[in-house]
Amino acid sequence: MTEAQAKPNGPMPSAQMERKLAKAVERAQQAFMEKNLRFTQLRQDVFAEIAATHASIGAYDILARLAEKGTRLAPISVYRAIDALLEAGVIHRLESKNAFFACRRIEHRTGRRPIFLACENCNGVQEVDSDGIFETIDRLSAAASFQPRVKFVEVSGLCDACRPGKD
Amino acid sequence: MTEAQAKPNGPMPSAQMERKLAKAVERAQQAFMEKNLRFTQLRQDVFAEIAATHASIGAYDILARLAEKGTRLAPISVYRAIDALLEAGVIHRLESKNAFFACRRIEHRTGRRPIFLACENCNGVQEVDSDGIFETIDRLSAAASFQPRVKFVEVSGLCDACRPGKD
DNA sequence: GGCCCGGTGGTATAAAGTAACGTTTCCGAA
DNA sequence: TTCGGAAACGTTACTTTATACCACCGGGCC
Ligand SMILES: [Zn+2]
Ligand SMILES: [Zn+2]
Ligand SMILES: [Zn+2]
Ligand SMILES: [Zn+2]
Repeated sequence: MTEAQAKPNGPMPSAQMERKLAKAVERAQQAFMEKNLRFTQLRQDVFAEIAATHASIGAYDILARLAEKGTRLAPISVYRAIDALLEAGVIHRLESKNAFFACRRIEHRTGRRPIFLACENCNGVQEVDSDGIFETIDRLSAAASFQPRVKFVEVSGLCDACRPGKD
Repeated sequence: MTEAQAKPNGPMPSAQMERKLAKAVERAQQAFMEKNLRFTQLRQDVFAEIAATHASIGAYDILARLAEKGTRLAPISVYRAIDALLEAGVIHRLESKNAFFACRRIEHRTGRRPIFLACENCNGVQEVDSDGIFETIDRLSAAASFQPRVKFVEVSGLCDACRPGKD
């Protein structure tokens, strides 16, 4: 997962990106406040790094990028920050890739669960409404006398921009 | 994942277990033949170890168990065998636990995809029919202009035998 | 024979994640 | 305002999971 992203998510002026990032950080701060969790400097730095990619990113990539900017950390520090961000609901974990990405749907913080569409080429992730999938899972679990705790639905493939036949 | 399994999947006479295992190995061999793949000794050994657990098991656990029996291998050898077994469709990979288990539904080898219910206590895995979930995923993907390639639906929780309130 | 190719062995290393333990920082109660 | 406990953080070392690289072997084929 060391390879660079294939596409930097289209052309976007740096200034605009900075503003978007700042907004995302602000929303994250809001989420932490609402849950009575502390949005410390470390957590903010880690979140900003994740949000800045607009894609999924591994813990050690975060580590490397922060190191480039002068913040040298131990892996465990990044993982602790990630745990807090997950708890606050401002990032999600992509199980099939051992990577993380910033949540862009505020309703996910209040229990609503999406499914993830992860592009194998650009690492971008779309979160789409599950349209009853999780209810079906609950029903199937009950039929199997299984008590579900954590559910995940992830799809790996190609996003619209990365499809062959579009250059 | 070093801890022993909580329950050895109920009482079953050793002789009967051996017979079941032999049958499973035979079915695996059949699957390899049908796909024109070689069911080598190493692959057979690795498969037998996975099938013998009746649960999910990590690559390094397989390694350790084979070592106990005198077959000392490098990790890469086990992973190569696992790759072949996955390709033949006789085992599945549990993404959320980085573990593998033997498939017990022959129809999974012909494209039909199940969902996995993985017990957090005994590591047992049930494969249940997806009841339209994958079709829903296809529909949602299409709506998002996403081209799906691999889909993961996994549930982590407690199986019937491991539920609290049943001793 | 010489060649290719899939499978294997061996060594080394990458990538992902955690344990243990002590110190600092924060925040609320006295 | 000071104190005490909990949460956050730093440091070190370690475990677990997975792959790169290269050599070799053995069977089919020319
Ligand atoms: Zn989200
Ligand atoms: Zn893409
Ligand atoms: Zn199966
Ligand atoms: Zn169980």
